Amino acid sequence: MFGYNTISIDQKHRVSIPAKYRVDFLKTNETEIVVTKDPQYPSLKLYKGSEWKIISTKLQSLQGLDPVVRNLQWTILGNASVTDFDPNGRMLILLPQELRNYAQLDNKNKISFVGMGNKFEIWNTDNWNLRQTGGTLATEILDVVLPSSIKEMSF
Amino acid sequence: MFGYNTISIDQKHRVSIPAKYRVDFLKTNETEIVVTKDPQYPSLKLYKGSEWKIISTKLQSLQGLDPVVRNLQWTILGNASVTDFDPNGRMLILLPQELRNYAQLDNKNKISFVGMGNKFEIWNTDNWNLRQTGGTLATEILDVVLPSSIKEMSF
DNA sequence: AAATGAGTTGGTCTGTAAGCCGGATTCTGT
DNA sequence: ACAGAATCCGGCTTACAGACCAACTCATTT
Repeated sequence: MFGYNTISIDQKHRVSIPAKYRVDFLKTNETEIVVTKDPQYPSLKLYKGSEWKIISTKLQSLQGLDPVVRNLQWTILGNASVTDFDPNGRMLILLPQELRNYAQLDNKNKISFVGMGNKFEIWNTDNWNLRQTGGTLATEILDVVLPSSIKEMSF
Repeated sequence: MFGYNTISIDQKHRVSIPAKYRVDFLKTNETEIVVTKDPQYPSLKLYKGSEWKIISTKLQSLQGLDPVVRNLQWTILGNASVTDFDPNGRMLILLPQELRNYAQLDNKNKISFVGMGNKFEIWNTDNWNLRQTGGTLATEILDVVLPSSIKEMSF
């Protein structure tokens, strides 16, 4: 599913996934959704359960003594938050503190939800233009240092 | 199981494993958990009993003439602390002094618990934040010195 | 304008983390 | 060797976060 939406976080830090995406999830018999950090930008990534299985398995299989690899594993695996779908169709997910910090979502009540096919992103609306301009310094460094085995992977 | 949690150590140096991870352990019929030093960073690693069997076997099989290898064996095997699960479901593990020292957990009451799938890590929260923002020189050096037979192993 | 469906908020309730307390065991000093 | 002290360990209790349930409001469509 594609598209840009503005959705809201309530005081309990809950976010409800827009209905049109939900339909897409149900079509493919997904039962869970996973939220984690985007390693490149101050934003969050949402994966369908099935997508997540692939990605996390790949990442775990990478050998862990390389500091760059470990860093990636920490960021992506170490911050993942798995949520099952609401039985009555609704889809409310709770964003953990650490993730809210990372994506700078605190003290906000409106955030950006971006559909990218299999993957979805959650942004602080103010940061969204980072995507356009090229991101943080960390991104550039990461890009240079990253082993090609990882560069080829899709997050 | 994945995710980042802040948990507390009590005055008796006990740590209780968050429930969602516990569930995961029970699902795979694990009966014990092993805590040991992380050879690279001032932090601790938790393994499921089954995972630990594999890792320790691998490590023992390495020939001990290389001083780097012996060092690794000492750090990982020599400090392992095995704990059985609480029969009534609770999962309180006691962190031995040596391990607390190593991970710089004394005089702290909050620590970081990081789930990485099969493995789990325990960090002094202050150090964890450092890891996120950058690396230490020691890590890079370790990476150069390490024989490739070890680099290929995953801890 | 009414009805249906989606988004949002609020309340309740359960499971759990963490503190507390008391008994046991080890350690120390005389 | 014995008594007192200090540390260790298990059970119990409680405050609170998160899951669940439900209602209300807003929007959209016919």
